[in-house]
Amino acid sequence: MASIHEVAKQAGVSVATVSKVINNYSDVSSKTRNKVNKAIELLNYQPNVVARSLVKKRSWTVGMFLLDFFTNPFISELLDGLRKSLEDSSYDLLFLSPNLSNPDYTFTKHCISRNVDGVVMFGVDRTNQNFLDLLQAEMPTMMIDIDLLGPRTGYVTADNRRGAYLGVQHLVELGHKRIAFISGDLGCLVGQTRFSGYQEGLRSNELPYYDQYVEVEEYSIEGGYKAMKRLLQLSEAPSGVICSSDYMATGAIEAIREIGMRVPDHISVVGFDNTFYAELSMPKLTTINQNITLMGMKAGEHLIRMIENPDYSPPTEIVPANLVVRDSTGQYKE
Amino acid sequence: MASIHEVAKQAGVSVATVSKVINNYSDVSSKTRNKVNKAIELLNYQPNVVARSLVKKRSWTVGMFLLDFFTNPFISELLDGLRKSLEDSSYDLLFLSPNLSNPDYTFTKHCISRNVDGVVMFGVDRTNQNFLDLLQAEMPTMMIDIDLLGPRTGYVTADNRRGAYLGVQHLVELGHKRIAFISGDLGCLVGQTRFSGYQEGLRSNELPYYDQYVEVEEYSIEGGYKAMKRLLQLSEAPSGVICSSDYMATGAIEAIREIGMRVPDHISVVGFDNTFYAELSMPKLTTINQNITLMGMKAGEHLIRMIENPDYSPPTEIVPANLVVRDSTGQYKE
DNA sequence: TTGTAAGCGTTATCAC
DNA sequence: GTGATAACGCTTACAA
Repeated sequence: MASIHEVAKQAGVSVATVSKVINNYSDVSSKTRNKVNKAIELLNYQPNVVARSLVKKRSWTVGMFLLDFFTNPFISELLDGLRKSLEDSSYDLLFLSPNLSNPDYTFTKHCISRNVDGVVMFGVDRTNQNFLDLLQAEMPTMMIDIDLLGPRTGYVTADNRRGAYLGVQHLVELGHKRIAFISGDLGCLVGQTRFSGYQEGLRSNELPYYDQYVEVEEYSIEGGYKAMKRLLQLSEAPSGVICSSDYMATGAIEAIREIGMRVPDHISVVGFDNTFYAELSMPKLTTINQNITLMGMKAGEHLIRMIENPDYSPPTEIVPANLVVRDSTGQYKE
Repeated sequence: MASIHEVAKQAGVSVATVSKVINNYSDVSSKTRNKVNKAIELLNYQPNVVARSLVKKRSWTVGMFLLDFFTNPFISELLDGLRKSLEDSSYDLLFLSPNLSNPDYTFTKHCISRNVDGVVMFGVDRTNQNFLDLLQAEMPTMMIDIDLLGPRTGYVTADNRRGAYLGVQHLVELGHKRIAFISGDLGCLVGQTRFSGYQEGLRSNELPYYDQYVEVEEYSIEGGYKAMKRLLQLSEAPSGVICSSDYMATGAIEAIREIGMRVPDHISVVGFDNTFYAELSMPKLTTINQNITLMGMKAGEHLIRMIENPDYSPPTEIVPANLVVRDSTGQYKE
């Protein structure tokens, strides 16, 4: 590929002038500009981003560490949103492969050596040393669902409190009174806020809170299945249950079916996330929509703002959640 | 972050020597090596990949253009495989954001300006100009499901012929005789080979081929639904149907249910792909396993081989397919 | 075994 | 308006 030197030679000007044309400087005559543009066209020239990065100390690249799988629906939706925002700003997205065999490896070093302009992070707990390093290095970072703030660190999360609240409200309106909650890890932001939303929902409907109606499990089909199994053994089993992910809801439904009951005829199940999978499941899941794609977009937008404007103070964005009613919930029948 | 100069100063040697230590040259005394390593440790130094790229003309980066969504299960599984192979070789994966607003934009230019070492491509048809440019530019490229070969271009695909064949065989063994095929675009490699596998399956079981048992549609739920609708209107509707994706199978099942029939009691449905979704669907799908993750891994492995060894001739890798029997197919009953 | 210096393709400063 | 030239952080002849 032609370099700036060849363009300069072809156009009969200096490299400095070519650079000015490329970067739209005003102090270049339209005559020279034309000559240069013609040469660029002719040589099919494209500036070398690597060389540019070296001098500008910017790479127009956002980094990401994927500690989970692309097949995780939450992640793939998030990425679709993130990608959208990056495309709009012409940033490329770099998936950094962690070199775990090297004991000295750190995320921060990797980011710096790659010269990424910013990072999007999620799926690790907030005490992870890699996060704290990044925060300290003042690398522009947007966290997803991790309430960590720093001079160059912001986060986006969903309105999980309200989401859970809406789930309870929905079940109450359908006549349910024994409403259980299958939670993920209560130590994390997401777990905590959903739990408090659940409690608030009960309270505002003057329903009593029972410890045995709360089960903590992994955010998986298996987790939902195990939790529901336990709930079904209660002397007074719940007639409605809020799960903390769509996968959990699927597991719960499986457990319910296994003992010969039907969803939603005997028990109503509410999912969480509204991943694309909620609509493919049978029955289609009533679920709390987190707007995951929007979360990803917002993360990207804020990150780019932070990168391009050092004065932009790291935001806390809480994306609204709403309830999507489908077929896994129904009227309470005794 | 410290540069190589600061390390050199700290260690009391020249930058050339530091470079030699970093790159494991043998002609450096262990004494100097120690000094340098100590300085590296002390300053928490990490070589700048950007600067290195500039001189080496290599970036340890593989590029990708995503023309579809991360939420597409086929794609996310492919990416999980690709990522695995890149991690093993410490390459990072760059998602290139196509700048469609710029009329001069081309994939090739983007790759070159970013100095990516190679590219993985899929999801576009083989006449796409971007592909041909890349091929001509002799950029190491692995195609997925696109049979395009060049001096630096290879591809990986699944054994779709055998896959479709196995699907027919399975239905025949269950006693089915009226077996339909819901195909994707017959102009593409994948569509063609599956179709020929279907025909071969019929032939080797001495079953007649009927044009009206073949429907062409998009690889979506909607597509499967529409195709199945048409098949159900036939005077002699099929008792078994091979779909060209798991999503199509879901759509077909929906259409079957809609007229009050059940899967697999009345009609057996075979999916294609064996994405993670096949197991979540109800009923769980009998499907042809493409080993998508393996395809992704193989693409990555071959690409890296091509990059690191100019003599490695671009491969054609056909990943074996097999049948996974679950609950959407059953014995034929009149 | 070590160091000097040119060069990778840009941008930016400062003369002209 | 335009052009030399140093600099970005590294690798690599080649000289010492």
